Amino acid sequence: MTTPVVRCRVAPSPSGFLHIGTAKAALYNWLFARSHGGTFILRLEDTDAERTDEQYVHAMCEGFKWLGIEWDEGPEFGDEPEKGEYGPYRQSQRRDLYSREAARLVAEGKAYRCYCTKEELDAQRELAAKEKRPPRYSGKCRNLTEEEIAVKGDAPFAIRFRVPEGETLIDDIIQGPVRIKNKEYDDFIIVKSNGDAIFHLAVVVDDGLMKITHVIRGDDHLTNAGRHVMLFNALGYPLPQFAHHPLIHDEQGRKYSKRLHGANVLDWREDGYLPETMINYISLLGWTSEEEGKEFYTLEELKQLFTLKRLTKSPARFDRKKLDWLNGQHIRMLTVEGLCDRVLPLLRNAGFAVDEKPREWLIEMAAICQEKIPTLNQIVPYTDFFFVTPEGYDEKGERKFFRKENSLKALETALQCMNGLSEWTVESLKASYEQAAQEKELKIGALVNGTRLALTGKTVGPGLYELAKLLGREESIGRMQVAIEYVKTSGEESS
RNA sequence: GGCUCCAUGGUCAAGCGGUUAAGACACCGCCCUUUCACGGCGGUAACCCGGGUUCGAUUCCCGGUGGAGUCACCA
Repeated sequence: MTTPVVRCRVAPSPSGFLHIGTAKAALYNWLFARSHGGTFILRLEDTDAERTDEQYVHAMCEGFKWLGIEWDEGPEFGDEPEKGEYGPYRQSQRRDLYSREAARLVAEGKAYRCYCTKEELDAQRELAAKEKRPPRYSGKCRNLTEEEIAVKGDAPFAIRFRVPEGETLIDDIIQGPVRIKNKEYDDFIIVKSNGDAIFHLAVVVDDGLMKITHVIRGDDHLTNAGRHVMLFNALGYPLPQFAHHPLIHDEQGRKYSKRLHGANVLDWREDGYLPETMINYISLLGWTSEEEGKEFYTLEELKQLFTLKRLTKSPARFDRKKLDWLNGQHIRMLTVEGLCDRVLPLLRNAGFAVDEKPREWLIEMAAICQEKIPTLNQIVPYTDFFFVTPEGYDEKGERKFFRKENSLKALETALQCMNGLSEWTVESLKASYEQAAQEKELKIGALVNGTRLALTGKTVGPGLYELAKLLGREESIGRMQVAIEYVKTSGEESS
């Protein structure tokens, strides 16, 4: 007895971008392959030429690349050549295979030519809808004789699969056995009149020929699976194992619409989330490990632990709050250098002159924000004051720290502290502030928060001593003086 | 509408005939603290309904309800 090698695949149609749901399917396949020493294949389902575009192909692969999902076999992408022995990996390049297999089915009487026109069919469907009957193919061309076909001459025809009598069993790893009466299926078209294969034929031929052992995909394909099972049997291919996982729902509980922000996985990159967060979070949307209570997973852990047995049957809503939390966890796992590298482009983008700062300084800056920010993008409001002199002060902060009885005293005390320092360090600042607070009978908070407002214009941010240290002595003192002047003058006006 | 799938707190979820029904996020307190955040401690909050089966059902079966998916010469 030999254990068959695991071969699984993700087969997106490149019609836009990498959808979060496609990413989930890809991730599960990939993790499954990795945890079983199997092969993960990327196949592009671009049979419908009208709906594909090279830009879309690129955008989609970009999504995979960002997530770090790498395929063992797949089409050419960017500077990567096509990989694998079972190519080509684009359906548009496999037309001959489909025609050949379709012809075989026709020859064996398992499929037949249908001369009905699209218009005819549409009319029938409309009529059915009007009469509230389920829309079904009439079966008009099912039993055409040789003579009748001969009469048609070279009229265009589609090819329909002759659905057998009975019932089809989909023995699904996740859903369990699912039985569907064959009556529910029309004699569906497998080749269009223009000669192109329809999705159902293409997937089955590809899965068969590529020796796919496990078909893991969203359960929006569950009913399609019945058609596929029939096709596998008709073509004489061994049946793969099916695993239909639930879809990702939006926060309202619906299938995550393409139009929603976040449907594109790259939206999350845009919003400051780490790819490792997305991998972790998406994996959790329908899977749990044996180890109870653990939610934080690295990719390596997932590759080890992932099993189809632990997949959930019910759909999961996408929860932004939890994603934020998880992203914070992953940000904290980064090395400070790593965080710095990831954050630099964002700051540059915001127009800050980061390249004028020494690397060590930038790393320190990243370090004092690491525990604060839930998303990478938050680095901007947390550090903007380093690069831009604050214009004005937070309104609430002003009332709390500039307009109280002791405010001016606190600011002046803080300035004295700064002036009195022989060295400009976190420790010296801290010591000096603490001592002054005691001597002047000021709350340390008043001292610190007033200073924060003066230096940053805000009430929230990194630790004050750390931030002041990085801002530098001269700049800090300058900003204190400006603030003191501001409090004095505007205070006079208002009273 | 037909068919199919699903159903434990607001959300994600353990559970697999007998449990005080885990845990995480969110929320609310408290602690820590220079703010925010992190961290720590504690709290509110759930088995959709009705029938069976059983000594006993969140758990098994049936029905209902609710939600979702799918019904193309799209994939």
